[in-house]
Amino acid sequence: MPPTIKQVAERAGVSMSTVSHVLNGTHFVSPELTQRVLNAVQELDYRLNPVARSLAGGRSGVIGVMIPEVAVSYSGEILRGIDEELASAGYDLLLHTTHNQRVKEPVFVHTLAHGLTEGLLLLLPSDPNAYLAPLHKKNFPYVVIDHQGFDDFSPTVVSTNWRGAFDATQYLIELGHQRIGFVAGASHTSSALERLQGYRAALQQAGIPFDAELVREGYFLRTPSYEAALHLLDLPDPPTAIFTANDVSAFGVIDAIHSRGLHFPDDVSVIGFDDIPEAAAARPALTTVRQQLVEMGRTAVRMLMEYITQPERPMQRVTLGTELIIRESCKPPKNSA
Amino acid sequence: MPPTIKQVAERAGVSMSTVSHVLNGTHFVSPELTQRVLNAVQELDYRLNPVARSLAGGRSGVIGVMIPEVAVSYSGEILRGIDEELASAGYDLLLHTTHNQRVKEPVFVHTLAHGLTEGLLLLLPSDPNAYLAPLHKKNFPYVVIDHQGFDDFSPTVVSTNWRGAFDATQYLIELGHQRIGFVAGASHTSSALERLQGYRAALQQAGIPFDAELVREGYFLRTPSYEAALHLLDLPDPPTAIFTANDVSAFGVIDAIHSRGLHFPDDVSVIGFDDIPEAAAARPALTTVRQQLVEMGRTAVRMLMEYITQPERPMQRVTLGTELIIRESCKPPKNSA
DNA sequence: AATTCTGATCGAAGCGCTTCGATCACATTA
DNA sequence: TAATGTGATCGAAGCGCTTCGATCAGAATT
Repeated sequence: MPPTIKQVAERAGVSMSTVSHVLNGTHFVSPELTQRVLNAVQELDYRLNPVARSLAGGRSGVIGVMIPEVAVSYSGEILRGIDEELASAGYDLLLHTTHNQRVKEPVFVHTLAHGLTEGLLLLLPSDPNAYLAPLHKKNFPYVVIDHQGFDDFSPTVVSTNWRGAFDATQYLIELGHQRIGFVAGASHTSSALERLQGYRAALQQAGIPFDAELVREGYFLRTPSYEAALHLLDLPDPPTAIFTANDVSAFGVIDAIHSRGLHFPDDVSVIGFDDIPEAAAARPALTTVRQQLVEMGRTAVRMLMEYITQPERPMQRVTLGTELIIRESCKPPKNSA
Repeated sequence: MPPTIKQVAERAGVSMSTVSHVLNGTHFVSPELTQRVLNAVQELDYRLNPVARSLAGGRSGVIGVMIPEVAVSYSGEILRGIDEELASAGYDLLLHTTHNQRVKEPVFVHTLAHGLTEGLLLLLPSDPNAYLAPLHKKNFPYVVIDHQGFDDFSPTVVSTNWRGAFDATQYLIELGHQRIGFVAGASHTSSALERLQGYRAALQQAGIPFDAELVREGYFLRTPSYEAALHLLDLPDPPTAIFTANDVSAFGVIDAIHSRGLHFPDDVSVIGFDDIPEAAAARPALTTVRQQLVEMGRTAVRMLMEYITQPERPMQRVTLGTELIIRESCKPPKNSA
């Protein structure tokens, strides 16, 4: 069994509380005793037990992360940012995956907030209103990633979804497209809504009337997006370009284009959102709106650290910029060429 | 503050120990008291505090996972399997990423094993000999994923690396290739070694002499593999096909082929290993050896659960089969066509 | 020299739970 | 009826740590 603080105290000839103070810097301890404690720690190869520490009211060094799914690149990239930043802050990562089941969210948040964790990171929560208020009330540190507008007290980090969607749509318009489809994301997320609005705004600015026929929900998922695209492609006056709410959806749309025997990207252009690694790896490579995924994770962690160290710090919201990444999946429409 | 077991006990009119026994099933409690306890739990919305539970010597419901990196698809897929299986077993996941720094491994293992966790999953450890013996000695449950042969007491789950490499190489040979390059993995991993041996075995069986010139280390990474491939391509008698130790390396090789102005896959065939999602998404889609990544994660969790519930269970090693997935990245060599 | 103050160090309580041994009521046996 | 046995329930210790208030020696003050 590993040594305890008691053994360190005995070896150093001091009390447990002195050891604790040395280790935590919670109280001035004379250089001599400090040194004796440090020596004892070294000799015994002692490490603080995070569990006991946490129970006794100290820091546990663990941050809870709730994420809808691990394997999707989108989450994976954000998680990477979280993980890297957490590591450099000396924190561990307790992961909860909801597997996209929103009923699990309140349970997980409760467990995480009343357990080992010092703070919480919530990625793309689907029903935050249901459980965030109590957290906020008791001043428990948390940051929400990629969802906003559901309340006015939760710190968030998001992307310029509206702008990104606007840019993507505008790019398509500049290429000459007039019939532009949109495979939208799950409508309970703010990002899906904002992207839809950005799309509409770009259309409007170009004087292209909005056609509700051209918008179908793809829920950020490949198969539903495939089906949505099939529907769009089968329209009497089908789109010559399709903008999708994320890259995964874009791949579903491309599947649909192929399955209708059309040529991609010559017959139908596709533009995605996110710039997940697969977007660059695909051939033709996917033109898309880059979100700073890794940076979102990093930023969220940094914000969380600030809330942990300064509980009274006022709520803060960060918006990270998006960038249009032009690759090979968009061409001018055929008739205009 | 959330209710404690004491409050539950008071409300139910029983002792704390009775509540504990009801909740853990550690001792028979009369139906009447059981019911009273359950009611109190429900009324107070009580949940056991995992931290206190763990300190007091009970189950914490947390499994530690050490992983070299989160964002790589390979790890991500295995992590997904782990995560899913853990969730269905009611466990949480404490994640430690080494960021490929092997010095962190012993520290993490120590922290994880002496903290909250009931068991450990080690993905692709690079230096397991340095710290696994003590764990084994104290009978702490753990399972190693994708590394074997470093000792004779650690439970492992691995793939048929030799077989997979053999199949891949043989497929290339059947296509008519004679000059087959190999971009190897990091040589401190058993999988890299086994794949190399499978490659050599297939060559030998076909009567093709092994040429050390044709083997370069790519460390499972894209850029080093790119450089390794450049080297191979610049050989006086360059390979017409390249087998890589993993898919990520394959993409590096493809980059190199393009950068030398060659046509892929017509001039040089490429075959990978892993079958990460990007392999199927790429165009031309990557022919590769599929590992049951998700299943590896799941299997490891199941094994771990058995060790946790039955500490005396004998060491077990599981090998999962690989499968050649033929897509579009391999053609017969040009001169033979 | 006696008193007060200061600040480093210590002791002990307590965080929420598990678990061992004690207890106590009841049933069984002689 | 007294003695013994049985088994559900309880009490208390303890897991490893933090932290509050107490202590105690030395410095500063009169």
